[in-house]
Amino acid sequence: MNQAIHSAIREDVLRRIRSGEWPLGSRIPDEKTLAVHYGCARGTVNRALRALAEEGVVVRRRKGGTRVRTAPVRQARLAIPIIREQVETLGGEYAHEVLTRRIAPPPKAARAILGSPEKALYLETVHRGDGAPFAFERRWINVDAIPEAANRRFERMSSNEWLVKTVPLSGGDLTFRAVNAVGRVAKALAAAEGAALFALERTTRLEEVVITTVQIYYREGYRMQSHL
Amino acid sequence: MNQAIHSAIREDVLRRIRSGEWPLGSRIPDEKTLAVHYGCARGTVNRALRALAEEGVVVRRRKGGTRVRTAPVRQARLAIPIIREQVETLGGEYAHEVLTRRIAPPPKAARAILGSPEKALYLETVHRGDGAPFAFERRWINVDAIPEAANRRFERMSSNEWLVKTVPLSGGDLTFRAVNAVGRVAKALAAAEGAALFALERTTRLEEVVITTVQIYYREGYRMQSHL
DNA sequence: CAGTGGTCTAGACCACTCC
DNA sequence: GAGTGGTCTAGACCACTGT
Repeated sequence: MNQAIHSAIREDVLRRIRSGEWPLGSRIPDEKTLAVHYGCARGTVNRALRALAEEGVVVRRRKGGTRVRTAPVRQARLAIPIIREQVETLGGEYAHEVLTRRIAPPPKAARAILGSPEKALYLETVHRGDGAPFAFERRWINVDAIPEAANRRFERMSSNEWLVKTVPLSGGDLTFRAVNAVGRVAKALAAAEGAALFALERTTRLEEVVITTVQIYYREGYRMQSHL
Repeated sequence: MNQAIHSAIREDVLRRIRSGEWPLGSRIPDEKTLAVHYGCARGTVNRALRALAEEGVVVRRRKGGTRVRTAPVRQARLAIPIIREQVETLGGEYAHEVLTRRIAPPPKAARAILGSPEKALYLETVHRGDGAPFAFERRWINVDAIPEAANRRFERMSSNEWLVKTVPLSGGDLTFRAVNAVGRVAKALAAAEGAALFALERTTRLEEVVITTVQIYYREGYRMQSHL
């Protein structure tokens, strides 16, 4: 059982919505009324309903009251792990190898994303689990924003991991797509030419400044899992 | 500016962490101290720190205090939209077509997921935007759990949308992967044989009962976007 | 204008867990 | 045992916004 009253209220409200007692789009009783009903303080009801609003279940408006969303938002939370942890979670021994590392003028696409620096640090890295390729990444790092990165070789700690520890709590965009394996990517992953690969593109920002942009290609058959 | 004090405190704490004033793994002052520092009630500080804990930025323990996570969780929120809305957001005119609809004994894999019913409703649907294929789905619906589904043809409203409205707020699992287009899937999407397709698998549950399991294959070049 | 949620307070008791 | 967060309360004032 949930000991906390606010948590129990949240679940009771959810139950009523699911049961059809409070249909999609309908207005539910106001906080004061519910507080009397549940025999608690208004603040406790407020906390429960605020949680449901954050989850996208209800919409709250002053004077307008609290309504069940007509199309409740289905949102999934994806944890974006460090690749080393992904490999280790699967029971493999992690290793990574930097295939390419150079400071160079970025190509047009990367240049635009990075904010048009003259030069940036380019890395190609393959991540392995028990020797077998797990993922291949191409990364551009904005050395104007993170000068320290220019002195790192990323041999002991991957750039992936170093950046997470050095530039914590940054925001960014994330894109998933499927691509056919070709050329160096196929080779690095030991994948058949043309195989369907799961790819992730991430651009990381700290206070609006782009730190790094990376494309990660996972081995054939990789699945990214989540729950609703 | 953020008017709310709890929100301002949350941002100030974030700023201190990012600036290095409170390094990863370090302990930050307790609620009472912070309340004095910010000149507010303890409850207000509590709300700010609780929010940061939910976001995965800090870890809180009674007596242990509040610490900055050593490896802050990077989590993305993915909104899982109804396909019709995806198409319409992209500016296309939505249409869908049910290619197959039958009640049949599910194959072994689907059967296990659905909880071993004798029969289930099978649907193959193609979703189009401005006439061009956008996504192709294969779905099994547990008619034991949702008997009403057996009477629906899903011609006006897609099964996708009908289920969202009929069985709101259900939970479930979600898997993303990349697959090569073959056979009927390639044909339905007018994709080249072997093209890399982004695929989504979803199993929906309500109170532990599996309602439906679906595989959705998106057209070539589809990207799923999110942000950190 | 008046109803509703948003926020804050000052205080209280409790549960956990580190020392 | 004692420090810290978790939760709850009763009340207050305010900011929106529907009527």
